[in-house]
Amino acid sequence: MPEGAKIRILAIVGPTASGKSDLAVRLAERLSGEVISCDSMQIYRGMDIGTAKPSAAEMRGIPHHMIDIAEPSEDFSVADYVGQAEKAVRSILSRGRLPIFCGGTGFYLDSFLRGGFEPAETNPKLRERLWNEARTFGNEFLYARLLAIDPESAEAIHPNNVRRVIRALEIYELTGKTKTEHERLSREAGGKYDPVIIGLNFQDRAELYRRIDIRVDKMLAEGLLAEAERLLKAGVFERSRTAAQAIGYKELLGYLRGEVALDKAVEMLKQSTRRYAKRQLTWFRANHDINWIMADGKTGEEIADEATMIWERATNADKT
RNA sequence: GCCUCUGUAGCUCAGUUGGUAGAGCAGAGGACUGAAAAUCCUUGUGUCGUUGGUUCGAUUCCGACCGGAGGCA
Repeated sequence: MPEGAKIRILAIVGPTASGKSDLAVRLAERLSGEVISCDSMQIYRGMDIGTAKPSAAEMRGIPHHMIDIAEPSEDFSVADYVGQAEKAVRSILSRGRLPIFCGGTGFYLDSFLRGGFEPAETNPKLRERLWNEARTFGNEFLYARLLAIDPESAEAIHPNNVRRVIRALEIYELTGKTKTEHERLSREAGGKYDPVIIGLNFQDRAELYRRIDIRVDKMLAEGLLAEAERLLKAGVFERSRTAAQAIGYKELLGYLRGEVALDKAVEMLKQSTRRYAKRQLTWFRANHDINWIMADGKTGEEIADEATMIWERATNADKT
């Protein structure tokens, strides 16, 4: 029974501000689980308000993993995430509890579930060099090179998406394998988990956007500006490639430097968040294994009931 | 009260020497295998303020009216 050998886990996904964290804690209480954050920014220490990390009160005693595991000054990547999440899952299982992934970084979750990360490190110097080539000779120049060595992956990447083109070239230079070959090996390795994925969303997009506005205002009231200023002074935005991308800080930088009015900066921040939510939805909608719950007008308790039913239906189907 | 300017896509505006229109932004959709809260792609029909008139035909010309801005009293 090769299918039965896979390990059943639970995952909660959805756009930002859809209520994932609350649902995760409720389900952890009901199903005897522990939460594994699946968020590319909650990773970093000191970035608390802007990344909407659940507070101790909100965690209600449920252990949360993959939060505060890196300094904002260090770079962190999917590979780091997958490796460490693997350890977290093993320790949760060893305690006889259920791992519950919760977060909006679909790329991290999918990478974890896919498993089989073939070795192919990154090389900042190489990336820098390729960037310079793109800048001086144009995007098409780099793209032409990829087209020559790996036409299959080139076809799937737009020439203007220089970041992707560079990564594909980087894989080739570092491993001697094309990106296409590299991904084929990764796919063959296969994943060892059998997830039940629950997606949280709203029938009415405007409702999600209203929640985002409210949440941003709340972050500001809780001291987001001071947090951003602290990170700015600590030099995070110069030293890190990844943490500096977080929404909520970079939009306020203009204000902190006295370049734009506060209300303008806040408007930008809300807009960035809406666009982010939209991209998250695009990612998750492509995954047809997600069991969607439409949260419009429902209480946390009602949503948890619905989620519990989805979980039970899936696990009962297992036994027959 | 009079004079001038102005009213075109959610917003800011362009344009049509009369044959029912187009940019930027916003919005929407999509892609995504080691930077992913990032990166990239696609996508613009709207009573051209209302109403009469001239005309084969008006958003475009003329009149009136209704908004808005400014000036003179």
